Amino acid sequence: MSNINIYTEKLRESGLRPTRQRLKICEVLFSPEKTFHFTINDLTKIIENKLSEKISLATVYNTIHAFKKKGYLKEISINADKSYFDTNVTEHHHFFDEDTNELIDCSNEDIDSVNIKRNITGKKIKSVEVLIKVATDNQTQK
Amino acid sequence: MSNINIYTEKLRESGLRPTRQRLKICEVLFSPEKTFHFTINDLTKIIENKLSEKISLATVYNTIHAFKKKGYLKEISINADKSYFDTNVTEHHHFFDEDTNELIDCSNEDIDSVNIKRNITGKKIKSVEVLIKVATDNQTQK
DNA sequence: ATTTACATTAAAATAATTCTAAACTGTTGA
DNA sequence: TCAACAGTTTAGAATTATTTTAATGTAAAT
Repeated sequence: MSNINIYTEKLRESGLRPTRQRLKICEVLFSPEKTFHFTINDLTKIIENKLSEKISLATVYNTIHAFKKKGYLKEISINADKSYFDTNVTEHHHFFDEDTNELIDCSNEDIDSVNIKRNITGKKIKSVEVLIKVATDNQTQK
Repeated sequence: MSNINIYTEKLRESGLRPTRQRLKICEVLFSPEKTFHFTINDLTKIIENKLSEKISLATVYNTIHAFKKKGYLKEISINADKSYFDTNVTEHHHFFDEDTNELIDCSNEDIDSVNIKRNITGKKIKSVEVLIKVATDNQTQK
């Protein structure tokens, strides 16, 4: 895992100490080829299963929030009960499958850019995100 | 408050018993001219202040969820920490002011309809909602 | 009026997240 | 190299939001 050097560098650049725990979490989050979505719960389980080492829950929370603040992760709110994080930090839209609770990224080609004809005085648009909820035909809307 | 008869009727129609507590909550939520957004916390405070009667917190939760299930309220997720409910149950978009944590409804004229060029096999689109986060210019994005 | 099923309630339970304070560890610079 | 500092980790306690429980109350059906 020569990635460790890269992560060490990245963390240092952003003023975060490259600790053992943070490097492990980087491995889990940023080594996979594809970006993905996870909950803190998911992540904790992945860590418990894949790593020999145990990381305390408080540290997982701290780290995830530190990474979010630095812009390495994005938080996505779909429903009240679950908070998802996304390793894809570019501005993009989502499908949410209500049957499976699965979150699916939209590529830019999937949706035409949204045309907003109103603006809020004194405010600047920081982000525009579309959430498309889908379900099997017979399903009732949540 | 002749509205009470209307609420009584509506509740009965939807298979909900028109109890004293539910009617009070209806008054608070559905009498105002304009639709509005609230958190459970907000609502509890409004009830405590405006009503002579105290309604237990569990009942407020029960009632709000019952109303949501019946389609009289909509839940809106903006960020993990706060869960908002909306008395406007039509499909519509929102501005979210990151400075004030205020949620602002978009009318249909404010945004052109979103053009989705992809679909998920076997799934039907249940809703399409846009969330536009705004803040004062110098503000960093959340 | 009685019964029955649904509602309300306070209090306890649960779940998610944050705080605390002590122990630990990168990093800096002597 | 090593001491010292500041930032980090940790277990467990605390907090907050929400749900459950079980007893009591009440609307509606008989």
